[in-house]
Amino acid sequence: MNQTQRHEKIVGLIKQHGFMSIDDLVSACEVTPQTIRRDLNQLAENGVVSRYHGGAGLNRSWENTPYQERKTQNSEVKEKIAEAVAAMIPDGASLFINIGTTTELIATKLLNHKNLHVVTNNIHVATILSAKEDFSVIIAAGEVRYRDGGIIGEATCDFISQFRMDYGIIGISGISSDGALLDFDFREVKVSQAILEHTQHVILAADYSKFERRAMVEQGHISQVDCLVCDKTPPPSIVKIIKENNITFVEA
Amino acid sequence: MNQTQRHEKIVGLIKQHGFMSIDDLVSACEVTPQTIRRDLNQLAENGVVSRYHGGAGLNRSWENTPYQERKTQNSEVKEKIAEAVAAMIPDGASLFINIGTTTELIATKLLNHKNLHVVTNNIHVATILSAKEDFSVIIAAGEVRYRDGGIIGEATCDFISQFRMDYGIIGISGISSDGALLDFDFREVKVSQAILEHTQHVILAADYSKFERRAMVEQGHISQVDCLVCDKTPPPSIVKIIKENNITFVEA
DNA sequence: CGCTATATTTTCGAAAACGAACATTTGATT
DNA sequence: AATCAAATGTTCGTTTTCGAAAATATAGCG
Repeated sequence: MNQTQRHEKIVGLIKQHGFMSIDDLVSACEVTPQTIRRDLNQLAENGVVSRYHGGAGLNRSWENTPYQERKTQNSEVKEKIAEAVAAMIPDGASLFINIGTTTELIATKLLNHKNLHVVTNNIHVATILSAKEDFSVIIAAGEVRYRDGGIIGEATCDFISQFRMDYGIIGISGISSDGALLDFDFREVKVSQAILEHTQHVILAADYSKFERRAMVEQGHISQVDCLVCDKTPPPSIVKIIKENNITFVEA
Repeated sequence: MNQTQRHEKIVGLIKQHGFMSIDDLVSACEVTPQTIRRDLNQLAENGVVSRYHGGAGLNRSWENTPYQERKTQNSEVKEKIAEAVAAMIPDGASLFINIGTTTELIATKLLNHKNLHVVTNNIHVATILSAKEDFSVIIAAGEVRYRDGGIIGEATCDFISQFRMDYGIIGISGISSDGALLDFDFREVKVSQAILEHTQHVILAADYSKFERRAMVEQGHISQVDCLVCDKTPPPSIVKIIKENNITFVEA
């Protein structure tokens, strides 16, 4: 095995395991620790891997795609919201889960449930939940949006309209002061509308920052929602709408 | 932040990044290196993470789910096959990619291509390829099989039948000596048949072990394939069929 | 064959990380 | 307020890893 082959092997192993110690790589490649060090340093110089004391791991900059980065924002707040939402879902329920980093987090919190039937247009949610043998996970068809793994388009709506589920878990890009639910992509809006229409209990997961964000496309109105989960009490105008429409408010 | 919270945070960070150095965790948690060491050692004792000199990474045993394990089998052979297949696909092509660990590997090898249009029923392929902005990735609808992320069922077939692609890349569970293509799940077979029927050039990626494996469901016949990519020359009976049907054989 | 360039191992002092022991803080209980 | 236990910070000697440099092996070439 020459140097190039070894480098490829090392990169492969690191990608596979996330991290490889010098010792591990020594056994895997059957060369001296010093050689491995030289290899790792070279690979680290080229930005392929990240060098650590004792081994090397995946390069940080690779993971920090815009999407992954966004995923870590507000993680503490979102985690609480996600847990609160997950707690509302009983075992054996059927539910829609749509696009959004918050909804993905909710998916991870649902892994301790049993026998859930899930329909989603979020490829990451599908991946997360398909790890459970007792779940049935159904994914909608359509084009996969590169930045967040969302599946959108007409085919997606048609597909979703075939179902009628117990719960619909939706995230949102923004909520205006008059209670309009806003998003950036009209194709995503179509999908969310389809979910709203085919669900018995709609749960909207939104951290407080959503009340301060503007987005272009109107997706619906908060009155269509049965339950709002948020980290703080929403602005007064929203609270008023919530009361008028008998929406359950859960503060995570 | 108390110990439990910190532990959760640490595990989360490690899962997210694959590896975290002591220093990184010190900055993230704002405690002493020694505390982080204690935390990591505790977590490692409980088998949650793997301790390394300088930090901690994902626990090896967690990754080795049956699926992940299978994924690493024959990796060298499969990798060569995957590279050979990827080399056959021109930029800008449209292609089907179906279920299978080999086809997933092919997907990773396609990441250096440009402007591909991909339709797939493999959730992992979709995830891999959706990372590229210039690809259009379309995923079929249907139930997600928990063990390998494959999407199968009638809806999947219907969806696939809407397309007509340049290339179809298919894997297979087994090939009998009379050239029959075999699989274990009849629903998957339906999908593969749909792909075969709506593709101009069918590429079958199969390592030699497939010629020795039995499977229950007949999916089609090798004569329907335009190109076979394998690591070795197939058994004589298959070679004969290949020649009779003018199938291109590529030895990776 | 000898020469040269590259890759690898060997060696060794410096730097980093480690864990044990002890001091300090925190938080709960009485 | 006093007390105790658990968690965290501090210190320091030990172990591990690091990287530079020298020695050895390998391959290509005239």
